[in-house]
Amino acid sequence: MDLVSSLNEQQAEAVRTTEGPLLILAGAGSGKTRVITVRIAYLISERQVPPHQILAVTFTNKAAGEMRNRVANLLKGFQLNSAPLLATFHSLCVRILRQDIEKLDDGYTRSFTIYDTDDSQRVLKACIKDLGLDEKKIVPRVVRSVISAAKNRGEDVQLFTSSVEQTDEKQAAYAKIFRLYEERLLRANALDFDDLLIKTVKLLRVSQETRDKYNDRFKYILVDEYQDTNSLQLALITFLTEKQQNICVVGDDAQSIYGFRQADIRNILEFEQHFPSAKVIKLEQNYRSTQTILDAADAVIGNNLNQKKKKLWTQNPGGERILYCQAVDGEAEARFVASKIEAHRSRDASKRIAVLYRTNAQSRLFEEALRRFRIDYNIVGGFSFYERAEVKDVVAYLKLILNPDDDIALLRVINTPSRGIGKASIDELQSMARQTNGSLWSAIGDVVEGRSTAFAPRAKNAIVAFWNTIEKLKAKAEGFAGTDKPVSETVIAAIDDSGYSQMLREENTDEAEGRLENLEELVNAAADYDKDPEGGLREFIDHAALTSDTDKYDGNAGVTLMTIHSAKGLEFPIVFIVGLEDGVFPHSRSVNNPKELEEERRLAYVAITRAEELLYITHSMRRRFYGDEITAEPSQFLNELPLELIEDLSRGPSWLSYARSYGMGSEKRTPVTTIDANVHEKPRAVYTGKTYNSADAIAEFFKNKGGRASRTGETFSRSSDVSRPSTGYDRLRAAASENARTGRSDRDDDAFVPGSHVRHAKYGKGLVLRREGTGDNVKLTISFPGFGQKKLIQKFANLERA
DNA sequence: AAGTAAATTTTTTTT
DNA sequence: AAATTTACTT
Repeated sequence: MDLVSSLNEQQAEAVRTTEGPLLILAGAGSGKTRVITVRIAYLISERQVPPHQILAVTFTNKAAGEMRNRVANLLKGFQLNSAPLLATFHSLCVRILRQDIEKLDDGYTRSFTIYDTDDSQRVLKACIKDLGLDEKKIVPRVVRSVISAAKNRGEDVQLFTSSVEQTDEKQAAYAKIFRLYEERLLRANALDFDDLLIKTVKLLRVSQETRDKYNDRFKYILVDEYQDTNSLQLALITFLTEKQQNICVVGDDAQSIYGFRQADIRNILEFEQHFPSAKVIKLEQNYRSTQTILDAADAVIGNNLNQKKKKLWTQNPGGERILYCQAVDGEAEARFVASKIEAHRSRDASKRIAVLYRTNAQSRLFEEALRRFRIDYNIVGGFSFYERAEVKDVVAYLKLILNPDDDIALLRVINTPSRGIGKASIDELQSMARQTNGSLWSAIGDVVEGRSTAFAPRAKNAIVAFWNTIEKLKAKAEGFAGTDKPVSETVIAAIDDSGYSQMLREENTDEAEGRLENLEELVNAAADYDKDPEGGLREFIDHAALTSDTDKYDGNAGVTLMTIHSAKGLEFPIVFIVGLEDGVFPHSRSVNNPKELEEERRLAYVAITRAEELLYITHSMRRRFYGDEITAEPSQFLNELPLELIEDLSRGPSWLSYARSYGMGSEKRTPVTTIDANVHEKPRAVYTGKTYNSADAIAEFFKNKGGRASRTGETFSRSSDVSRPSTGYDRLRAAASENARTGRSDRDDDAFVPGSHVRHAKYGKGLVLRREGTGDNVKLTISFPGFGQKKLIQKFANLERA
């Protein structure tokens, strides 16, 4: 078998370069996964590397599973006596910690519990309450993200506390909560997601013995999606590869979309500094998409200032134009998408289709429309199976079997199903636990053994009954060990003996019926661990904690709905990118931060490059938001697409027809200078997507206006001849805003108050959103259709009422 | 203590 | 608009 013969020159080189540090810069669709899997197979079959010495790290279980399958396929017919380890960062850490965490000697034991985001947040909520802080001002969710960010920067409590501005009341409170949170986690023998990495890195740092052990175990290490690694992950890799330096990382800086999780794009940009003597191989031939799709992706990403230059090319045909639709509202957008999907499916049902959106909340409308069209779909994300209340409840019983000190698990189920232990009893137990600095379970033990007089007979009986339930469950689980169904029988016992199934049956509703079915699913999932010699109850629970919803993506599904983040690494013949609206995509929380806006743009790049043959983009003019309907403006990313690549399927006039008559029309009369002509070879309309949203930039622009025309000034100074858009789009917009707008226009020409409509020489008509400052310093935030939000100084902006 | 009504919050993105 | 949390009632 010749593994490398099917690869192009660069790919083959990447496979053959097995020794020393190697960075593979792999553009979208350049056969990255193929290179990784062939490389693993090559190491085993050509270089006689024992499989267990190979470690490949990914971010999702799904990616790991996919690689496992492909490697198995490549090595079919080989007799192997071990397997390469294909793991996520988190599952790798759990593996290491389950063996060696006690070497840290910091109180944690090998039977530690994993707390997911929800569990962490519950702990934090309790911490905030117990510290007597105002829950209105200190939001658990925010505290969690602050602490998580600190942890991912590599800061512990001490470091965080000293780095915090002590005079800042909130920051000081966060530090206090952080400290208490860590204490509570330790007492419960629990680690949160971030701790899994932190503890592993710490272990490798302090224990030469452990470091040697894993260096000797893993002689060849591969890391996928390297652009998404953070400093902790870099530290982990650095320690693991200390001896051999056989580290191969694969990534694409243009697809870095996890900055919010502290992913540091510098890891990939500075790989050669971190690993001297590193070799770099670029994969630039795209095998996935049509030229049209690549041109569109390239044009959008070209607006980012921070990027490594690379030129993706393809031998694929040009393909069809990008299909575009502007809908009147979210429902119409979903209807358009569903009807197009229906048409495609009836023509050729083998073509997989994806609907990609920025936020999970957008899925609902598309689900409803697809159901109405009777189209089967698969949805990824949102509410994960393991996040369902009934599943988490039963898993909590299982967690208590292995670690009764897990307070969060205990609180979850102490009165579910209700067994007469109410708020008052729980409060009492918690104060007992606080006094002895023990867990709730130890407090319950005190009650059972009569060391507490705080409870009335009825309450005491209820607590004893709960204690009995858990103790019996523990005994039963031990009894199942050694049988042929240790895990699934234990799960069944947890469901039945806890009274949970009885509770659901008595409810006698369709909803309860569905919950029972979910629990049956849980038993099925557990059964997989019965067969596996390496799988026990512990592994099953870990799996439940570390399995994201992205992992259950069904690669064979005809229609899949998911966020763009979840879609990374996937490809589809037909892709719909929906909700291309200002504030939705790019997200409103990112528009005012240039760094985050660039990340949004990379997200757009990822979305576009998922498409193989056909790409649809849609947006709607109105959208429901927190219950009320608002006017939605076209995304600035639309302006960054080459208009000639787009075909308009909108009913009636649209942003595109508006943009065309405006941009193309003026182009005929005067050649248009593009702002970043070096990036785009083709002449483009004045819609360069360049934003002038800082006060300085605006002032600069208007200064240029009167004098010598600079390149940017030139683009702008021509705008007077297009200041009266008379297209249908304008009328359409006017009609729409008539109904939609909540503000009022002012009778005074000078008062551009929020809600009023204005006209700007360059941007045309817009809606005033915010007004700040007084006198000459009045700044207005205005949303312009097709340009997004702009912050303008009223004095310079030369606005008219519209 | 449990069920219901009222009030409040929620929309980034994920291991 | 929907979901979650809190606050009243029995």
